[in-house]
Amino acid sequence: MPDGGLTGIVAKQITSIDVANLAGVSVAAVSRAFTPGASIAPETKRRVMEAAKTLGYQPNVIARSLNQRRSRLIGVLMSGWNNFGYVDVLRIISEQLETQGYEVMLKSILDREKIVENVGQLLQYQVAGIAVVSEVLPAEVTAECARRGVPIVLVNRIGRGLGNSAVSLDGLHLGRLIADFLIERRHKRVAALRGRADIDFTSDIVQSLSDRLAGTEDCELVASLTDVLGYEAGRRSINEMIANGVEPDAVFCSYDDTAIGVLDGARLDHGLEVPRDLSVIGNGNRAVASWGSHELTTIEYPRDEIIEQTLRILLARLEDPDLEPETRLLETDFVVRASTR
Amino acid sequence: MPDGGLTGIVAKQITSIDVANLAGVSVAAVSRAFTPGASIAPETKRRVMEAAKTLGYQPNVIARSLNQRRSRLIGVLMSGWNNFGYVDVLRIISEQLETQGYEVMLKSILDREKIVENVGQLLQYQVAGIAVVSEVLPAEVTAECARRGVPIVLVNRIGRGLGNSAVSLDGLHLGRLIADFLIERRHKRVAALRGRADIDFTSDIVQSLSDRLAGTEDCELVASLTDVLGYEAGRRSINEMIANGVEPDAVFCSYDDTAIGVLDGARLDHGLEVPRDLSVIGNGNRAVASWGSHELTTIEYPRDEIIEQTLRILLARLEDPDLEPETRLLETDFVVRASTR
DNA sequence: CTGTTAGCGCATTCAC
DNA sequence: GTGAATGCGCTAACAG
Repeated sequence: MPDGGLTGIVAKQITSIDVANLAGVSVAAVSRAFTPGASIAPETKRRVMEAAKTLGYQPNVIARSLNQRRSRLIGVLMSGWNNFGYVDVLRIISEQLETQGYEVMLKSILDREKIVENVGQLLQYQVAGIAVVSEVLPAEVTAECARRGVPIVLVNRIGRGLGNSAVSLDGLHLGRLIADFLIERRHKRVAALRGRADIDFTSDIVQSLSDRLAGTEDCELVASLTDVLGYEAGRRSINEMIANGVEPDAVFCSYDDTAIGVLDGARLDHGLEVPRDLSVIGNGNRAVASWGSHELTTIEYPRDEIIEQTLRILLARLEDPDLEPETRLLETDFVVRASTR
Repeated sequence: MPDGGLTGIVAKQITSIDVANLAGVSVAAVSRAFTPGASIAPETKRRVMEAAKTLGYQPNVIARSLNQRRSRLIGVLMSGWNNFGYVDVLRIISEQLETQGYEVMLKSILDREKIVENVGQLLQYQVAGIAVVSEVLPAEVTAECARRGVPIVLVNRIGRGLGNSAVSLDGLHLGRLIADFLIERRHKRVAALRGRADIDFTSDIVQSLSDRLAGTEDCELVASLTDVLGYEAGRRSINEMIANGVEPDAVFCSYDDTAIGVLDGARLDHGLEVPRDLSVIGNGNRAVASWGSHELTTIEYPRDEIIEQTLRILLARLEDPDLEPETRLLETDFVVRASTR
């Protein structure tokens, strides 16, 4: 072997000292060359940069973070992986943060019991801030982060009374919108299907939908089911309702996939005609909702606005940790297609 | 204001010195208490942990990384966000790495021109390894990482001759499988639709499919189109083929959504009957493929095996950076449903 | 088993 | 505008 014992010897880390030596300056000069706006002569900077280039030097961000006692890491806690809309939020947030010079440390929320631990690990890495996608944080965690001056923003959840910032949809407003839409089109028997019962947004929808319908003469909420999430669950659910004689003439689903399951269940399993016999409303306006075989009426998810507000709130608190928590509830609207009369 | 000038004062960082003082031990003892397997008396450890708990101490991983000259950060470069299968890969890889004590630094590949820069930023954070989902890296980048002893694994891409490890599907094998499937069912005119032309996996499929069909008497590849990705593109594509008189009796699509677009185009726009007039094959076995209104025959994506091999290759090289790069091509198979005869 | 010491790579004083 | 010195919080090596 030509390279004998050298096999696997990893190149020694190149530090600012190496660059300083080659450029014939001090390490401080190297540091200044890599610090935007630092006080350094153009010629010195040029020589440093040249030396850095020939050596392939990259500043060690870890050392810098330790020294400055702050990092440019943002922790992102992610739930809701089965929702393309939320994954988009993750993607775009990470892309946008990158343009602001931040890096994303991603953590998947496997188990809600472990959130405390998850946040603890993020804090060990001295993250500058935390974004949480579709989950809420225990109050103790929020308090600990506040104590450390690490801002938190919840996305797609509110976390009422927990003391964090949040960006989500206004479920109460949306519930009224759905009620009016159905009443106007002369529906009489409305069913609402959603996933986890503890999600503030969908709870709000069903609550205000229910309230609004209670004020009418002849339109009622005939079913309000939870733990119905996804295509199979939706298809099973409409089958069970029909079998049990519930027979709704309109179904609102908290998720487009569920709604398409209801659509297929009604059509394929019972020969119902949509929307003549049954109107179906989804939520999220995922790509599938627009496909020719579904043509689902659904609720728009204002993704870009959600992201914009999230970043605004987060970045502002990264600048000034003293800002109070802020909750922003966005209004959205229908995308009407062929699944409703 | 009761708290006067103290508003916004952030709690001072709690360090191992604070804990050592409270517990009446040295900082080294604190370090040992938090180092699994370190040589420390149980009683000492107990006192340290107690002090740490009352102070709310968390070790500063940044300082540890600097000291040890290695981090437990893994960079994940992500492309293919529009593919649920690949997003699952991201999710599970991050979850699994976490159980191994690693953290994921996520970077989205916005622009392939910027990959060099992206990897550079990861290296500044002293990542221990890099996983790349559905993209290839320039040879220079691979070389630089090799020089530093930072292992790279490509997922869903091969990157032939670039010197990295990779886990992907065996496209050549799959092309033969598809050819045999179609020949056996007496198809005569096959079309293949895929997205980006430079993806090694789908190129391999079409290549070997084409080769195999060329060896038959009466079955030919009548069209091989690129840049056809997604529902709309698939629907448009089948319309154009029919308008141009190509009239395939079987279409393979590199992506399930594309295939469903073809399905809807054939049925809704041309009144064709599937599979009598046209067989459609997708790829990925996404959830939509199984839905009642589509019933798409497709290629299984062996997600768990992909992830398993990726982690095996990556973790082994994290332990021993001297290991040679390894490429693993997995074989997969059909999920036959109602869209093929 | 434990404490003392040194140093990881950098940014920031402070003199000059 | 520049260099020397200091310390961020921690772990590793050593001596006890």
